[in-house]
Amino acid sequence: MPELPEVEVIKRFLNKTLPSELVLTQVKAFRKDLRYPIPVLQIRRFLKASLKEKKLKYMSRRGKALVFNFLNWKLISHLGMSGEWRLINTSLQEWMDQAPNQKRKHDHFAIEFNQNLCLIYCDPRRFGYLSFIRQQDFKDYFANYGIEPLEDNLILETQLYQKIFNSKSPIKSLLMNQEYIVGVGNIYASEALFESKIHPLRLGHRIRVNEFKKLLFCVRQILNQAIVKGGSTIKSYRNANSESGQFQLSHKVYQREGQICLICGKASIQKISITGRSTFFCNTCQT
DNA sequence: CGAAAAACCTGGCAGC
DNA sequence: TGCTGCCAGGTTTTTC
Repeated sequence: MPELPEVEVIKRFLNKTLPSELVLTQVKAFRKDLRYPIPVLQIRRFLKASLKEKKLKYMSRRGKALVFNFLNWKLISHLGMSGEWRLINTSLQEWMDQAPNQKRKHDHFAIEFNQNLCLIYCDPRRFGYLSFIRQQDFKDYFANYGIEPLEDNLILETQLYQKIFNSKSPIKSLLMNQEYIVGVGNIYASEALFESKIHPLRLGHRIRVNEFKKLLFCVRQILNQAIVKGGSTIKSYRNANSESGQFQLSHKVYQREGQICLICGKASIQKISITGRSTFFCNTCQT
């Protein structure tokens, strides 16, 4: 489900909605693992720390991962395919006692802050995961992550082009490889390649430097447009306020198989599989 | 070694 | 109304 724009929307929503003096007060896990074990014991140990330590400073994002930043610790949440956080205005105990119960079938984890605020993590497919790490381990934790598309770094961009130019994989696969560039998933890879008029099967070493620059420009443009529209909701994505995104209405190729191309008007959008993922493109516009 | 395929899960939908 | 097979926004592990 959530690619960079969806996670960014959740992050921004929480940063503007949550009060500034919020302190972690309790956590509850309704199962012991998601993709990996839920670090409940670690967090429980952290609950014994001082109020200053437990104050939530701000939310951030690294690639598709959402980060809760405390003074010396970070709670990292990857939403996998179907993860959702929803903010509720009650204490944890109150929420669990409510009848009819507000708890949903796939609510697996909850964190409680003071001021009667809870965040509930729901994830039917359980491809998401949670990690709790020390501030000083943050860099190592994300050591394999590629460049952040919404940040400028000419040196890293040059290195990225070199990697792509040395690869014989289709550009679509490279664009989705989080060790190259983070945050781009299956929807936005198709959309960005369409926008930059590059065929998704074109091999990395056939990408010229100007095309790479255009592709990076289009990736940024698409991601920013999607953020403005609140992300894409295909089936299940909701922000932490349980609202859908609207960018799916602006998709030009994704899930538009057989429909007429909005640019050339001559050909219809095709669907193929690249490394097992559905890929949409216009065979006339993209070369 | 790199690249493709399978695996991890649940739910929804088309087709019989 | 079932039942079956396939598909889904991600990532890691296994296989070729």
